[in-house]
Amino acid sequence: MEITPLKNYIQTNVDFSEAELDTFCSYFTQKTVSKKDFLLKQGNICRFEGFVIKGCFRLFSLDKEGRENVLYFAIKNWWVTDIDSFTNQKPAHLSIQALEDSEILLINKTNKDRLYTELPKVEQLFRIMTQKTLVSLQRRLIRNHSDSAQERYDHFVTTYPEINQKITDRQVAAYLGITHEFVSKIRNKRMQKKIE
Amino acid sequence: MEITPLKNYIQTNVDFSEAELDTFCSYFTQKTVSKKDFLLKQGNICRFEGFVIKGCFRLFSLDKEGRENVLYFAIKNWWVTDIDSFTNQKPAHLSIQALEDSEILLINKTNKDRLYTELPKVEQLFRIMTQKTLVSLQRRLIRNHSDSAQERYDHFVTTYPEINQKITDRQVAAYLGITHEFVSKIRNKRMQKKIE
DNA sequence: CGCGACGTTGATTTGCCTCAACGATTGTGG
DNA sequence: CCACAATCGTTGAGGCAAATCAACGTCGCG
Repeated sequence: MEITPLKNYIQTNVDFSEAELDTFCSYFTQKTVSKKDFLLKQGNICRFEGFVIKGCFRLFSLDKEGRENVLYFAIKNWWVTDIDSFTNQKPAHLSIQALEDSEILLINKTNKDRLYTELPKVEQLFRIMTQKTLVSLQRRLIRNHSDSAQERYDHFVTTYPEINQKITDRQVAAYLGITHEFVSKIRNKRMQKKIE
Repeated sequence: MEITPLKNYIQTNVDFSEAELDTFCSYFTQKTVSKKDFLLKQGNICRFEGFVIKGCFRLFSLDKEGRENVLYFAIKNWWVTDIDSFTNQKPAHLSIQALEDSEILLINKTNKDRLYTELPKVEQLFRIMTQKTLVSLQRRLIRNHSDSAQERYDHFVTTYPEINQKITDRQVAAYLGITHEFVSKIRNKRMQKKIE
């Protein structure tokens, strides 16, 4: 099992001993997910929290018009779960799908609860992680209000070049909350500017 | 000092003994804030985390065109801080201003760090709080993509009637990311529908 | 009282969407 | 391995939701 990326990730956030790292990782299992396969479907109960090793996932939800709104993409070193569904074991708002053949480490609810009691520092780890996620989501929300579609697209491709190269323009559009046709028009304007 | 609301709030989230509750609350100080006063200004370092007892606050940031984007409003039982600025003691993206004469309980960084070490359960409390906030922010982001201005306005006034009655339409507009003129037009359409 | 902030309304503009058609690329079953 | 289907990105014409700009009466407050 490929636990090195997970260990490295933890060490960037909190101070764990080698033994603690091992305990932490021992509760995870590795899973291979093929392109287009779903880890979770809207309405089902989310039984896992996942740490991506390889590949790419999208987390999205369907609105009443049947449109797919992407909450975020997850590549290596990102976590995927429907937090609300996972922590309260109730139907998920989100779907999670692989956009490439992927590898992921999973932990289930029982084992995560065990981790919380066995290693109190795990509380701190997830508090810090969640805080960081919250801050970036707050900034994204504000950007959605203050920036144009053009600016939001530019921000995305410069902030997440690695993600951008893995996904289609349609997916970027679903993330930015604009149409894929408009993304195409934005890209053309960008090309022109770069030539000028 | 009015600590009962804070104690009640904590008990809805985690299981604290009476002694733990007292320890927790002992690190807070009460402050009176007059209408229009700022608890924090964008660019300054946020020295506190606050629990609102009475009144109303807005958390907002200025964009490059000088427009005020409201992240959220806080009335009694809500928390206010610029998490990133507070935890990392760096300049704030947000400003926090009282919209009414208000009462608030504050804790500074030193004392919050003490709390984390003295009462390990505090980690859990703030992890859970942050998770809940994150979930609601995720939903709000998705709604901003899938719902019209009309629908977002309706959602706001039905979800937060208590907040709505305390603030002006201009503030609601800044929260929803639309103009105050358009809010006015939306309200008229609503009135017509209710008469029909 | 007078001033500033507020809500309202209308005319006009615009950023982005919708719908439709097209070729290019990718994926797939026979 | 190829034929065909599906999905993709592109482009254009037209439309609409919401923004902009401007003017107005009202209200609370200093």
